[in-house]
Amino acid sequence: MTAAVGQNGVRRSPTMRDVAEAAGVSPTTVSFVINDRAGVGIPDATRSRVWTAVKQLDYRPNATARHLRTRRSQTIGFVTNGLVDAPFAADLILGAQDAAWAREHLLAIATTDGDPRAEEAAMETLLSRRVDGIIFATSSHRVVTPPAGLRNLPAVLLNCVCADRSLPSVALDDVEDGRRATEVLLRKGHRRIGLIEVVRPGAQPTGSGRLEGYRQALGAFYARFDESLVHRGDGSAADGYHVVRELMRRPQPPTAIICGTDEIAMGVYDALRELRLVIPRDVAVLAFDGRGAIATSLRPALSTMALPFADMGRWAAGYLTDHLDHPMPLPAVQQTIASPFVERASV
Amino acid sequence: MTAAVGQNGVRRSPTMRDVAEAAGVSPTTVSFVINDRAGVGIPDATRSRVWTAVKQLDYRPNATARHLRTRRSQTIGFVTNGLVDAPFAADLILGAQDAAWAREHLLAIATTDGDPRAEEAAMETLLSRRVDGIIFATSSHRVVTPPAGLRNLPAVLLNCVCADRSLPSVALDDVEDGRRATEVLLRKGHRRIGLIEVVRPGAQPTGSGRLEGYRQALGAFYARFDESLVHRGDGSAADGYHVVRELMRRPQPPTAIICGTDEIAMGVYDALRELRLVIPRDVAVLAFDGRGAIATSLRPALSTMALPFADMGRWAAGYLTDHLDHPMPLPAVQQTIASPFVERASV
DNA sequence: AGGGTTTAGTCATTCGATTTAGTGGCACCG
DNA sequence: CGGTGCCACTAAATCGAATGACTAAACCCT
Repeated sequence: MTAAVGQNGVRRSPTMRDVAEAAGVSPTTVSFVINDRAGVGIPDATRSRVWTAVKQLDYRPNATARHLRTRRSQTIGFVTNGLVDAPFAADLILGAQDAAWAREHLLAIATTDGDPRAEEAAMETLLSRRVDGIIFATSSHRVVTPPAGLRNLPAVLLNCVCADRSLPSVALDDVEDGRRATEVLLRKGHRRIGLIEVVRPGAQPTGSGRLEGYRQALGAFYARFDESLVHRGDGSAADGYHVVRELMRRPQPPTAIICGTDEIAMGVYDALRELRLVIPRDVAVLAFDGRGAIATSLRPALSTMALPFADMGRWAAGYLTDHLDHPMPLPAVQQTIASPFVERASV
Repeated sequence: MTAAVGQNGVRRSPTMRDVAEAAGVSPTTVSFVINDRAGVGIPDATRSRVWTAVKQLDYRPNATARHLRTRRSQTIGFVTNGLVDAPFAADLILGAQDAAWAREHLLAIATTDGDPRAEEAAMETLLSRRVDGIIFATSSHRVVTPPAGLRNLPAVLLNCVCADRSLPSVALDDVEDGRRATEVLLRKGHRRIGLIEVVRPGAQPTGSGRLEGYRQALGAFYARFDESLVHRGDGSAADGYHVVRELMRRPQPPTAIICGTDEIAMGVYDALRELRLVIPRDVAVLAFDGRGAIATSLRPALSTMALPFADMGRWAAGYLTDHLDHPMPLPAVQQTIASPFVERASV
């Protein structure tokens, strides 16, 4: 409890030297004891003298000084463009944070709103802080040209890949997701399945990847692919609503619908309700979603493919911390994580 | 581009000394130029020599060394229990991150799942890193007994207050929110207004605060307070659904309903639809919500009181950075931020 | 020319740890 | 009895920047 007092009388946090004096040993010994350094024999009597002094002074090693000496900041940078637009993007951060914290690393987050100049500034700040590695994340799955600085230190791409696949990355397995979502419905006997996907500039892989998986699944079940059942929109509820009204007016309407987002599903539910169609009896609905909030609040509860954003974040931080000592071109693993199917009541 | 080379041939990032040699000046001068130190006269010729060397060597000051010397880590700690349960809690972080970043501070996030031992460990880690200040946040508005460590350095409570109000804090203005939500409906002529609030152990202030505001508003408009129109539940859609079915069966059903969460509103919409009641013609609906995702996806779009979590986070980080140099008991401002009304189509 | 002031810097110390190289003392061995 | 090895430590250098104390040279004024 007794903090050391400087010559000006100001309370100063105790240093290793203070502990050393209190324990009657040298600072070196204190360092050895505190870090439990292997290969140096220090008798238990001395160790406990040191620990007693540590407790008594309420000593806490100064991480900054340690980082300077060891050239390790125990910090990993997290650069990302716009979290604003994507609600689930927060899960990428939370997952990475979780894994980093478990490995005694801090996550230094830098948000850049996508502007290259801001991105440059963010990299500058992180490099200045001598982060041990960097996670570069995007709010939607896409191909990016990451800042050049990433090649000089351990780095992982999160929710994106680079054109030449030269950096390790972790992303959604869109094709697999699309296939598995479709298979869930095919197994229940559905053969005419609507697909309402998000196609925004810059968000290509997800929409088209899932479509590809959708076709593969249909093929595997010898079901006909009908282009007119596929709609590409902006991912909004309004979009889902209008598409379904149009879709169900057809001579041969679909018996199931896959929604690219849970917002789309909300619109789909509204449209089906207005048409007096009962979910899942008349039409089954399946959606991709980030968090369960919407899915569990709909009636009947919405079955979803749960996008594994938190797991992706965890993977990125885990891979990075595991390879901080690896010689520089890191193995460019291209990891994908498929979305688990969460069965509720809409299928 | 030419990085300095150590005696073992390993590429080492350049230091101030390297820059000094390249520019033909002393490290001190480099420091003066880089920090644009006031009061020392250095001619432009020398300055540009230094900057040229900086660019040429791709020099970047080592923040760790600087922090050690200046005893400032330019980092603020963010301690929080469970982000897991509360989706909007992420906005508290994002807001704080935003403000901290703008002021050249890093946010060191420590998640603690509420366990006091984990909380202690989190504090330990942050203090070890010599954070300049700490934000202590909870996922729901409540009264807390914060870790003792908070009294020794600048700290702000976020989304909570301490019993004796001795620490600065920023939180929701529940009473005001409740009053204003009710007034919105009263002004539209509603006099029988249902209130479905969340009452969970530990989340007292919000539910009961809004109820208090609700009563005040009714009083101000000379409307009768009817206890039977108030329901306390768990905040789920199912809760909203069942309450409304029961409520509308009454001889004198409410003409408007206030929902504590947007999930409740989803259940309310479903129940009203089943009862063939049209929103807002037959019944108006108003909810409190974190993000707009659900509100804009409902039909008709849900009018809400938008909970200002990001702003609260921003305020906390802003207040903290503005008071880092303040002598220690910080002015214990108890800031509240009211939720703005976002008019959509349900009222 | 001499004294004072300004200009344009430099030197050496400091922040608080880690780490390399080394040292005094003791036991043991031949 | 001298040498060797081990034990239990310590001294001093180092990480990279910031900074208080100084100083050499130039300039100004009388």
